[in-house]
Amino acid sequence: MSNNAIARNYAVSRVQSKCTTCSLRELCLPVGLDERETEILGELIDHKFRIRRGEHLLHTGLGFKSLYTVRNGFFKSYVLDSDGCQQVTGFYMTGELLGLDAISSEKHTCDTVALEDSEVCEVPFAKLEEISRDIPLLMHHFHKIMSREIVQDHNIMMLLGSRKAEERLAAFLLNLSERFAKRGYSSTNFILRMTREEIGSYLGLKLETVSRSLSRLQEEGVIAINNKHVRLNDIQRLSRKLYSSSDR
Amino acid sequence: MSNNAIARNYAVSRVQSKCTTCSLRELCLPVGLDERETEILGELIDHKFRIRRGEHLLHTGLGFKSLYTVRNGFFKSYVLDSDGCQQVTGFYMTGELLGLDAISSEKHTCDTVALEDSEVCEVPFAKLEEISRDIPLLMHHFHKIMSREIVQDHNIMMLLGSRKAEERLAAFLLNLSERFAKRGYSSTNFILRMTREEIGSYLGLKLETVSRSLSRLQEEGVIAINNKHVRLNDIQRLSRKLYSSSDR
DNA sequence: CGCTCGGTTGACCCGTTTCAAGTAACGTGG
DNA sequence: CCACGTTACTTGAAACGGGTCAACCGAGCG
Repeated sequence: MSNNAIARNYAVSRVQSKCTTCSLRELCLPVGLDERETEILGELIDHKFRIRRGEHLLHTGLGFKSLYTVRNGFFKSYVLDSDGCQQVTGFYMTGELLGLDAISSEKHTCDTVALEDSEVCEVPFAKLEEISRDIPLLMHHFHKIMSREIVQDHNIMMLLGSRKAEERLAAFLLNLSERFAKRGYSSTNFILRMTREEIGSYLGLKLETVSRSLSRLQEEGVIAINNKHVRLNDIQRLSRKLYSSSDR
Repeated sequence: MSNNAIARNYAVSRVQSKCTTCSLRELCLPVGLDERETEILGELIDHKFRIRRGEHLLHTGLGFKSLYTVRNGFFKSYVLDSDGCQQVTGFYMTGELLGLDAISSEKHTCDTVALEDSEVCEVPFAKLEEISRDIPLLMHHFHKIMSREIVQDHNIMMLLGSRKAEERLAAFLLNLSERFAKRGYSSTNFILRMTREEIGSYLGLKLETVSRSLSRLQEEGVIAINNKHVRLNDIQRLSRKLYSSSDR
């Protein structure tokens, strides 16, 4: 099994590599790879980091070497513009890939901070490109991941550009819901790891507006919200919130 | 020169491939490639399309086969959401790559339409991935292009999320200015290919607000605008517009 | 136990949207 | 080439959504 060209080139170790046993295989980079390919990928992920809540994983301006996959936990990325105004560009959960923005300039363009105690796997980018030459599926999947990021950003642009506060919140909650569901958590009952201010920053709203919109959704009975804990009572009705705006 | 492994594999034709003589080499996909590599890339770009102003190059939902590079002309991409509201997601000019959003789902997620008579080169994506296995520089450059798209989207998100109308316009004009400059056109004197409505859609504003903001910038003497023709009189002052907002 | 930080709610204000009217540019067909 | 209709653009006045400021509450942490 290890007796083939690829295995020789990459000197697959006998110790079980981390990826092969990782429960995230199907969410993360190794999607669709076979055992051997996964093992090769696992070889390259040499470091696993533990990041405590509030600590930074990445800083703007930092030289780019690696991508990071969230092994567990929760992150936010944000950009600080010239006058110190912070804008959250994304929230990242288990299996998602951090640092894609840095490939173009070879410097990170966001700060990334853990919103709860978390672990990440470091993926040295040069090595990733190298082995993806031999594992076309990996290369293709990586392209899909980057493309997905672009699509997601377009969706956010859509929200920011033409949706009212309540619609943005609805979209935000539904997006979280889906992502939790995909990870085997409840799609209707979850904890918001971020503050109202961070939600607002992501959605282009002030924290007071976030608070008010959530309150209104609760009054309407569509959601129940208690501090950080949310329950989606009526996903149907929540979804309908998205379809009711003016043109722009 | 054609007598090597790569050339044999890809049967480089003797006819000069389009990329090698293309003036866009350094803006487009072949950045940094040597003659032979460029020729191989050129081999794969088998079709060149002419798109008339107002015609669509891509439709949402269309199956994904190829990327397209703008050879000359000007495009906009937009998404139509559920209730028919149109949001422009980007403007594309010479040398820029269209269709990256479609890689993830294998369907196009935007409509793309020419804002003036244009030409594009079709880049079959499967072939691009294939040859990028043999041309690591091409693969890497492609990753940079995707990453750049992500960074750009983050910048737009920033604008949409926390900037006032006039600041958005200033950022928009400066961005166009830079891109024109990079293509050898005047950075202070150019034609807006898009309507006020399209600018507004891109920037999350109504066309009237775009018009008013442009008028104000003109009153201040920072720009001169006459219909579609813009002149940036004071880039310094225009840049300073970006640094003066509240937090969010 | 008290302090701090995050969250909620109210009142007021401001910027952008909306609605409307009028003008300028453009493309088409005669 | 001109006349026409259409589309794009500008500008004003009024309405409204979200921002701002401020007070208060509640949870979590040291």
